[in-house]
Amino acid sequence: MGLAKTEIFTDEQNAIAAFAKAFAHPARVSILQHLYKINSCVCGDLVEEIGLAQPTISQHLKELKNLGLIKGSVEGTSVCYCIDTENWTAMKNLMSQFLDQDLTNKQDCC
Amino acid sequence: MGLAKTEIFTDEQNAIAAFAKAFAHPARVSILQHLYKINSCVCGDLVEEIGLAQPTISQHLKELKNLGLIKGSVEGTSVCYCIDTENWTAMKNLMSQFLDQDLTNKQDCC
DNA sequence: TTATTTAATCGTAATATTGCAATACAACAA
DNA sequence: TTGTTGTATTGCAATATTACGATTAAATAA
Repeated sequence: MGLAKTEIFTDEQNAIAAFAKAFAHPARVSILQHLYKINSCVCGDLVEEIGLAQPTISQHLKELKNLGLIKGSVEGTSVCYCIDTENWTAMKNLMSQFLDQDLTNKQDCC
Repeated sequence: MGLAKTEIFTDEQNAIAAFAKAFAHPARVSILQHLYKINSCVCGDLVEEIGLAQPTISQHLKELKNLGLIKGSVEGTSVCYCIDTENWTAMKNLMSQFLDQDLTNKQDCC
């Protein structure tokens, strides 16, 4: 069908999946890494930096903004984007909880 | 087009995206959480546990196995699955590196 | 051998994602 | 006003994903 049956899963499971989906495309990974590296707003140069067409980048930015991972503000003719640190930290805590499930007393049995 | 332009991104960016894609569906998150909780092989009861049809679960398991995050071994008529701890740790390190980019001297500027 | 049980695979329908050309919009400059 | 610049939106084509019924395959039981 193409549509996930979100109603049979917990809010946490759906939230983890939603954040993971944000990272499930290398262009969005690249955008986020660039925003980190620059450590400030990025105005416009993402298109040249990434190498995809402007509408494509704009679409990826929109998805990241809808999830709250980045913020954008208009600066004259251009728009500046940066990481939303508060939401990023919240996302990171959720993902870490999932990734760091205790492995100490776990052993492969297959 | 529906196909990601993986060739313009680094191996690391593509790897992060590939692992993230594994977590980008709540059913796979649920499967992995269950494998963790049980802390041993799981033979068969995933279908009742999750609430999706058997072919659907089988498909999700296949994706996780292809990525190396879980292992499966035949036990009589059934198949047992568990986390591949070695690969999981490697994946976790890669994802952590991405998620934990330094936020200390970063401040929202938008 | 013929069931039975369990999981994988096939085939297909519905929906989602990716990418971009064309266009629209918004802010500023002349 | 009319450009110009930078970004968002629209529309669409190509591909991917999700889900499951039907079937197949493999191991065991009778």
